[in-house]
Amino acid sequence: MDKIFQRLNDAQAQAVRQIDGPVLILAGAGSGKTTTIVSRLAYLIKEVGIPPSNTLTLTFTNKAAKEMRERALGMMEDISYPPLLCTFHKFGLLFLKFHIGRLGRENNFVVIDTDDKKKIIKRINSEIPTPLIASEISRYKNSLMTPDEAYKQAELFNYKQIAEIYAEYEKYLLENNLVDFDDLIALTYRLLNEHPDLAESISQKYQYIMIDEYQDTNELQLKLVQKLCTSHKNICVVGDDDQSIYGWRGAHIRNIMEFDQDFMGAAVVKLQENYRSREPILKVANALIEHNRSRLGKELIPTRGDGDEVAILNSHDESEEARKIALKISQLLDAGISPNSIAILYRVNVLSRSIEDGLNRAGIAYKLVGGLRFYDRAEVKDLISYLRVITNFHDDFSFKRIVNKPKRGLGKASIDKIELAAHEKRQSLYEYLKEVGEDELEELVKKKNAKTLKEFISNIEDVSKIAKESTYSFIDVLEETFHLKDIYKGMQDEQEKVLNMDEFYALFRDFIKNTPEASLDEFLNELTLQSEQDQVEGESIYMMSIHASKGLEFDHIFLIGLEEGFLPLVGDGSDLEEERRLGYVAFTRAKETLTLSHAQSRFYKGRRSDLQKSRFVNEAGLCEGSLKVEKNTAFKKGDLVRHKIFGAGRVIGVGKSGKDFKLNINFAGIKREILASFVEKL
DNA sequence: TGGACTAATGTTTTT
DNA sequence: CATTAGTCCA
Repeated sequence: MDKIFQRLNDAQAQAVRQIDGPVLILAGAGSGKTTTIVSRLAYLIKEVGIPPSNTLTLTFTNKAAKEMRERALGMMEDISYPPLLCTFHKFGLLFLKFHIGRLGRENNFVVIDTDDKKKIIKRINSEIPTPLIASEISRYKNSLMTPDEAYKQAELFNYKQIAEIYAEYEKYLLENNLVDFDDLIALTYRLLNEHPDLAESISQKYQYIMIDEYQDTNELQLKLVQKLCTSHKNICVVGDDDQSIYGWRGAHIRNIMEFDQDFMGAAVVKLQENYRSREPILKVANALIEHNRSRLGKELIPTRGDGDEVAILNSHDESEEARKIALKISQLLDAGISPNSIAILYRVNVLSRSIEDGLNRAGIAYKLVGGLRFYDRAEVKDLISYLRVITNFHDDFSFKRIVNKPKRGLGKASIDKIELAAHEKRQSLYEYLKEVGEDELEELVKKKNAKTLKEFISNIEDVSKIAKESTYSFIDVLEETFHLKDIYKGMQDEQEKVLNMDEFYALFRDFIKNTPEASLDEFLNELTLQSEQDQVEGESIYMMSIHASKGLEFDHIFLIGLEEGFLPLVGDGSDLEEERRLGYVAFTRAKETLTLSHAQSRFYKGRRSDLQKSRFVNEAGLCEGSLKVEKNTAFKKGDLVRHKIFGAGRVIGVGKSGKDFKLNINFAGIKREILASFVEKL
């Protein structure tokens, strides 16, 4: 008991003890959110005696789930089986594996990723831009709209067309037994909604539910959560309205704002004590976020004591900015500070370029976070496509991706012909090619290509047999049979690609070793849900977007591009309050020092434009005057100062006016009262 | 089939 | 500027 509570402050302890009924834990940045969730879980299981299998904890990212799982298990070594702690999507996957039968579908479905989705759409439609359709379909699914309903409510012709594409897309998924990311949630909800007995039993099973990062949930996720709470109201959500930065992709900040209306009688616990940042950083963060109107209202209370003032760098352009930052970082590194305690943040990824130049020139190693993800790399996707074809002969997309990799002289023309023929026979490409006679095939394509195709199919057949017998050695056979590493032969980044392929092979072996009974398609579904591997800890500083920095912390933060147009970023659909929250998230990543940088001009989108310092700098209480006042023992009687209009003068008295100092100044015999922020010291 | 050239177009990103 | 998607010809 003591073990759980000895590390918690009063608010955290209250949040842990409050187990019955709806609870909203408003956890400020750096307030020990994860500790609280994990402690609450340990309390439920070890003290209250709730069986682990009756709890459910949902997160958004695998990384968060993993961290929590590890910490939770660390707090309860002696339990028989672990509590379910996973992402929303993983939960959906598990649920569908058990219950998708009620929708008349087989449970050997395959989860497709965004890339596959786009390819399917592209095949159906050629006029409307694929990304638009993809996001519209996602929107429809998240508002539980069927293609028919989407068609009915569409007013513009374009949207009627999109609804039709949506219908065909759904048909395709059904025919091939595929499921996209949105389906994992939407179908789960549908099942629970259409089958009250299911909702009843699942909510009986999961008596105590916790949701992390609740400010990032969307409308559908709220509905799903409500279904999970059919027979009880033991729902505890944890989040921070001030850190809601995913509105643009459907996160519904109102879910956290109006939690008490969705779940009547909710208890609210605010975690406001901050264990991360020095006082000046929190002061600035608090001042900034206070300018938002729609917020529940909370403040970060410092516990780590005073520290360096927040610094501002003002540069002429981006190259000067880069030089200044490189210099500052060199100084930190020279002082023996560890590189990976330093991060440079920006709102827009392109801003990293100039900084990269500066760092390269200064010989500072850096790591760019959030580039292309491991599983999104072409070479890894190629391997995955091979595996997919091997497990699922119906997967035409993967088939087309690999049929000419390595190059076998099979171009679009030949494949198109085969596709047409296969379609007529209502067969997948693979099935068609397997069953078609060689003579018939030679009528379609060149003799040489026919031979190549037949050989390709028989190779897949062989490898597939081996996959069923011995998963472990199969990956070597795959490489030997198809010479996959040759795909990138002669390319300039061949080495890197081969390295990634080897890493993938290693990952595969690892998976098989850990779960020998797992099948290939289980491996693939797991992969689709997996995001970036944990970054390898290296000896370099980090650079990333503000979005990518959420949830992380660094001793020293450099936030660049604090200019109107960049932060706040303006564009259509931009939301000033969300931009401000982004500023707040960026500020609160810093533990020891925070440096804000703005430039008077930047080269962007092929042109140089003049820029104004971001309003957020002033809102954070960092107008130039206030900086002086802060540091200021500076203004005292007898100091020489200069005023923009009145010119030089001498201070003859110092008084206080609000946050600023009121100076009595003698300008060439004329005495005036001037606020300190309007003069500079000579 | 695939390399080379041209035109358009620019947030933030997880599953 | 830099990336990407689409088009054209050897």
